[in-house]
Amino acid sequence: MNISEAADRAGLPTKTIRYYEDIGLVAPARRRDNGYRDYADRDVHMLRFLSRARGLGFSVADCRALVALYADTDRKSADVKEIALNRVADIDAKVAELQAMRATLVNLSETCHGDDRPDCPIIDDLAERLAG
Amino acid sequence: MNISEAADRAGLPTKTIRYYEDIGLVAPARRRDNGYRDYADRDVHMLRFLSRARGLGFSVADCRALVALYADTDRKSADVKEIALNRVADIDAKVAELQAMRATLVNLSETCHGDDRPDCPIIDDLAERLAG
DNA sequence: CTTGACCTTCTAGTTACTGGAGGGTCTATA
DNA sequence: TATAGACCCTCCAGTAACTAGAAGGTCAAG
Repeated sequence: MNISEAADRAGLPTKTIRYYEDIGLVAPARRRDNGYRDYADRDVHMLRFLSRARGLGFSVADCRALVALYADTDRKSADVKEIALNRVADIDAKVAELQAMRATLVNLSETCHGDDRPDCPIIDDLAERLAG
Repeated sequence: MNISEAADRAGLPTKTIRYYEDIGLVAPARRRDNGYRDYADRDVHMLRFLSRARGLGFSVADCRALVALYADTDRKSADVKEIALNRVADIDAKVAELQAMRATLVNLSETCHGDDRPDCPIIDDLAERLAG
């Protein structure tokens, strides 16, 4: 099948598929006589694997490792689990950071009347004029 | 003062300060005869403003708007509040996305024994072998 | 007069794509 | 057979917000 059908089935843009090939995340596709890439079901399967892994927020580097583990029938499930748990830790750190930002923003927004007047505790806080 | 002292006081790397000047987020610094940038307290104040805004996750585009509002003594506090509340909405969307990923990952990780054996529900899920 | 810590500009790399230019190929229809 | 439109190809550039590093000028201390 052509790249656009593979893209539809995998849930990835064609550009992304070519990009994954460029960076060696997937093996180069087989080519037809006219130079068009030709995909088989197993290729689409691999692309879906990547689409899902990226959808879970795994980096391309993680995806490389996951692809290698997927291909390795002698893998240790502990190695896969470690990657997943590292990702969970990353998420937790990111969420904590975002929640802290959110709390500050909400706090400031609540004290800002939000009307036509220029007084604004948000601006004041950014400018450190509150404590000064 | 030299850029490194301004950087220390503002809590930004010198590279970032030059970058902000490059992209016009701050006005070009005054120069001394030797070509060195020369910062006054009010410049550091502006840089701290930006450092805090970026620290709250505002984009550089947001920062431009905030700087303009900061400079505008006729601003409407509603305009500032809107930017802040948009940022809160962005954060909420991002957190929700991350939490969904986290739930999936934790779910999969919990059913993965994580030992020397190759069976791994995480890999299986990515490969869609569960339903297949 | 040299050492080391500053400073300058410029280019290129980072992440993971995305858009577009310029051009070849295929298929259906007039 | 001609041609229109939908494919496909490669390559280059741009995105966000820096960051690293190279090559070189400046300054203060010993």
